[in-house]
Amino acid sequence: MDKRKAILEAAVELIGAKGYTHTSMQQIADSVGISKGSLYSFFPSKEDLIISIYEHYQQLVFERAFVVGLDGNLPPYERFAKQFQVQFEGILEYKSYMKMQMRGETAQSSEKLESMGHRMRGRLFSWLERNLIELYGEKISPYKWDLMWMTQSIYTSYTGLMISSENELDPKKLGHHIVRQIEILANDFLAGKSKPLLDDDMMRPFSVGMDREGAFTSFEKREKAWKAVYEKIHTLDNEHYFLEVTNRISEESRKSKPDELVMRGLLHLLKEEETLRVEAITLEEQLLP
Amino acid sequence: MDKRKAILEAAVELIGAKGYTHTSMQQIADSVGISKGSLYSFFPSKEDLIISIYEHYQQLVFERAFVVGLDGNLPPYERFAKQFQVQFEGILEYKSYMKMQMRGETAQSSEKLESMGHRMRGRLFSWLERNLIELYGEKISPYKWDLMWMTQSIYTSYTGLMISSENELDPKKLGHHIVRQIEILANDFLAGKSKPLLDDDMMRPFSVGMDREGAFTSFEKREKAWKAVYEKIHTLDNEHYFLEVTNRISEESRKSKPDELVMRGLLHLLKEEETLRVEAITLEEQLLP
DNA sequence: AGGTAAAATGACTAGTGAGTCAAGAAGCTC
DNA sequence: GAGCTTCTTGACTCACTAGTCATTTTACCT
Repeated sequence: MDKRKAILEAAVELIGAKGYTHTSMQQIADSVGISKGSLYSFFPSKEDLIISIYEHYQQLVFERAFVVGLDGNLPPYERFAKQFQVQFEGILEYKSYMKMQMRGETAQSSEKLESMGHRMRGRLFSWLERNLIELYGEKISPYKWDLMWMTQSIYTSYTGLMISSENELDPKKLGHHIVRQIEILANDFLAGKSKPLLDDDMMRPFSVGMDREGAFTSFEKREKAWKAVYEKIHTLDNEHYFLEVTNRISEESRKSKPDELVMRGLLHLLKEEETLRVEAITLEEQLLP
Repeated sequence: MDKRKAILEAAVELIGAKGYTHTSMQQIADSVGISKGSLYSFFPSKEDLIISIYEHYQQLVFERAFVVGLDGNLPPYERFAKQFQVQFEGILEYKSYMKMQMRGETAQSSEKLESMGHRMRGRLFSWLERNLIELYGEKISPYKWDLMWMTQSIYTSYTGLMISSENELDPKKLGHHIVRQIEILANDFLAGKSKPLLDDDMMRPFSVGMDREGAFTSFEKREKAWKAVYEKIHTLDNEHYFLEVTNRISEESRKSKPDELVMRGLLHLLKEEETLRVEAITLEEQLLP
């Protein structure tokens, strides 16, 4: 399980630097210090490897922002900015993954990867939508696509700047900056000075994605369940062991088709601990409906 | 010369759809209806082909916007919007080229292509800079990088939307939309309500590009010379012939190392026509310093 | 029609890289 | 340490493609 991670990291590094097509499985194997055959015992194909990379890193970068969104203590504006900040911090942490992501070049139109990108975009948009509505209420709806589109483009381009420039941008400042720009643009729309260009019809490819990922209230509940488990674990004696188990559950759950039996087994390990039982059951309900 | 163009178009189509690495020279040849050997008599290598594609299309899409910038009749705000509009029109016209461009995946770090992209980015930024200063004067300087960066990202992302969505966005509306958004953001900076994040130091990679492409006044002069020639040609009887000659000059001049003798010869053909002589000489001064 | 120059062809070479698998190494059990 | 299983290896196959070049086809001229 450790070597698997080492492979993912080496692959991200190489692919981020040279691109998918110009990185051979041999080079990845060499970089980890194992043989090609061994590599293929972890990942049945190059495509599977890249899919696993996305599965592994996507959440790592983005999910933390969603969790911050649930903190509830901060006022909406601050929370929105904090979420961007956390996301940018994640981006700095996983620079080479982001580099790889931004190259965008992958295997020849993999069904799986496409739907993953789709899901991811949908998630980003539904997150933005929620924040916009929290900030401005339903009256922002007619302008939401334009705002979301511009926000997404500004966000993405600053991400690009961040990972290419050695000169590090401060995530906190950047978070506030972006939210400030959104506010200006939103106010202009609300004042009726700009007309929206985009509508539901035109943005259907993106809203489909938003439905597909599941109503995002359910996503929110899942996040809460995760959070509850992690927080309770921190209060326990053998924190390390339970963290390991929970991380393993998390990993399994992120797979495109998680093994239900493995999940049940792992969750059982959590439920064994009396103090964790309630949280574990809640999590189980979210993960195995 | 016609077949060369056919190859470029077929290649753009295929590469735009499937990517550079997943498009073989054989497929391009088949698509044009010629043999691979023939293909290689036009382009000595795959890399040369892709470079030629960029050389062929880049100006086609962007230079028209620069020319509009010289029209002088429109007030700054309108002109800026019109320039975006013209650019978006170009993008619609050369959709598959833009698709190819946006994929960004090319031969393994070609020296030539990289410097071309660099030049292109620099040109975009210097164009934006000029327009911002025309609109707001020198007082916009401290905020120019943030504005340019956000503008560029919004512009690029709408471009992406345009080429992927069948549902066509109206270039005119889009042009006005973008300029309006720039205005809002600029006014917020000027009112001192937002602080800039980016500075010359951080953006050096981009400003270097701006210097390299040549002081942009000289670029402007060249554009003017072109325009004068084209306009005079429209008043002539055998318009068609002179257009062909001028287009050939334009083509040659866009090559990375234009053949000076060919240029002189072609320009001579223009100078033969008494009414065109002045314009042709001005153009020659710009093209062959 | 015959002859020559130019253009087009596609079989061929050489290199690369994904994926396989028989053989060997390492670990484990009694 | 013998006998077993599991992991690891790297040489090998197979498919693909950039680029070449001897041969054929076409075009043009007399």
